[in-house]
Amino acid sequence: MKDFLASLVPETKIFYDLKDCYHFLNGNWEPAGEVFDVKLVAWILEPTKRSYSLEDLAEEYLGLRLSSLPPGLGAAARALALQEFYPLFRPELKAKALERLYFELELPLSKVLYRMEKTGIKIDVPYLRQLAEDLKEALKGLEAEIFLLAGEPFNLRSGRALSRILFEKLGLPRGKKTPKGTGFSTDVEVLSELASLHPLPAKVLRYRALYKLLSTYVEPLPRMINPSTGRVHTTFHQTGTATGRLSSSDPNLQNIPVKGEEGEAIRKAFVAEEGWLLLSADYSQIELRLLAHFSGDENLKQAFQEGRDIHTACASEVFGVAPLEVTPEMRRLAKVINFGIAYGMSPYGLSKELGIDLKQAKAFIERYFERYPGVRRYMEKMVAQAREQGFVTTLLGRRRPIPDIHSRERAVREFAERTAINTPIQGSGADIIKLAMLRLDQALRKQGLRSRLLLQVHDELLLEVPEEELEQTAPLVRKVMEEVYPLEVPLEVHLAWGKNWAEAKA
DNA sequence: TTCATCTGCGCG
DNA sequence: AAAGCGCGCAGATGAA
Ligand SMILES: Nc1ccn([C@H]2C[C@H](O)[C@@H](COP(=O)(O)OP(=O)(O)OP(=O)(O)O)O2)c(=O)n1
Ligand SMILES: [Mg+2]
Ligand SMILES: [Mg+2]
Repeated sequence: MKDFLASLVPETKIFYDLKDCYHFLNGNWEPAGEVFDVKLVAWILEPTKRSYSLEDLAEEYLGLRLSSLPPGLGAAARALALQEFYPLFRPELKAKALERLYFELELPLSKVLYRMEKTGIKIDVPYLRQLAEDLKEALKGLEAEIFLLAGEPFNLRSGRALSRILFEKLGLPRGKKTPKGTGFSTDVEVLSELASLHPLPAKVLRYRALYKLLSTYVEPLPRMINPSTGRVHTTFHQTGTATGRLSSSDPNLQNIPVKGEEGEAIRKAFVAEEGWLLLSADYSQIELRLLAHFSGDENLKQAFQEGRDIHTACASEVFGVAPLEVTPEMRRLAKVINFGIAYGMSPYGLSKELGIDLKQAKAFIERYFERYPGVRRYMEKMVAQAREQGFVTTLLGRRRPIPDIHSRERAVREFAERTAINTPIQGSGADIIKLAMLRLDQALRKQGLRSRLLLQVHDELLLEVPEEELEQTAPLVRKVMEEVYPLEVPLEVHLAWGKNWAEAKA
């Protein structure tokens, strides 16, 4: 602490979590001069830490135990400690060439995220209450059927209790162990296998799916409404991931169901204000385009220059139907295959995913790499880069350390290799949409529009738009997102709108 | 009650 | 032995 005064740079304001500060001060305040957000910078410098709490950062970087100070000194000590990070972090930002990422992207983005959180999104509560009743009704019926098939009632949300019924009472074959090896797994993969031997597993799967929707979405969402705004306000975490993506919590609005009728039913509960519309803008095949850009694969590049849809083509091939006959479920599986193979899925994993044998899966993967030879070269290049430099980087220079790339434990090392392959792509996707959010925020303001950003779902932006602004906002959103950072291949955005999030998807 | 860990599963 | 990556949440379980 002795050179505390020397470290105080007059033109620089030092904060810990500026987005939170905006909330405290209600947004009508703007710091002047150079702004240094210790939490945000710590994450940019090293995005793989467990915690970015001031306590943990102070202990690691300053050797200070803030928590063991006498009570009452806490706030003052925190404020003083904060200053100490500047002389440590500021040079490192420059040394790692992360100044522009911080000053021109992440820092201004924090204000945009603040506004999105403050705005919130409207929920149709009576609709959800009805949906809850319907789900409970269906669950009750399923529960009765399950107990009848089991010959006794049991806690069917307990894996252990379910194990006893399936593997001991009914004598069905045990499959794999649970990840920590403490018991036998009853996950969807195992139960699907068992479904051909006994009617019970399928009922349990159906029960689990409906219970998940009820307990995770339909019941909690109305309780999360802020009474003073009548809307749900998520928190976007800007320092929450190792790749550069955002995360969302309390509630998480980045994992709202989308599959099947039930998913659609839940999305109908996210509605626009009267006189407004929800406008969704989702990048088309975003990470495949980034893969084309980074790998330079001629086939992949040409496909995108010709406006083709790789997911649909893959689905058409796998299911042996014409592209026009590809359903949303088929295309969804194709995504898993396309990204799975690109990110290191083994023949074993692919065989499980497609329900084919190992040999066929192996052949499928070989065909994939024959078709897109640049993809394999990209994978090898990222692994080599991680080995040589100890980290990998994204489009805008964001970097993730990959220390385990040198592990002598094969499983650990191979996990690190797949991480090295995935992070530049996933992280660049994050770079692109974050930049688009900034530009869009500016553009909406400049054009004097009331249209506003509500949510970011990794490669999708959800806006709320006054009906009369749709004509102007929709093309603006498309232009900003598609042109935000030109690549070797064009970026395309799928736009959809409606009174609710289900309509704004079609 | 609260907390951590495990399992499972929703989304991108 | 393990065999796409990235998240957050709910319930069960066991301990404080
Ligand atoms: N199983 C999945 C699904 C998605 N993603 C990543 C890669 C996708 O590019 C990105 C965005 O997901 P989308 O569902 O929007 O998929 P795409 O953008 O690829 O396709 P679409 O044209 O349907 O938007 O998330 C992934 O890694 N694994
Ligand atoms: Mg997309
Ligand atoms: Mg998407």
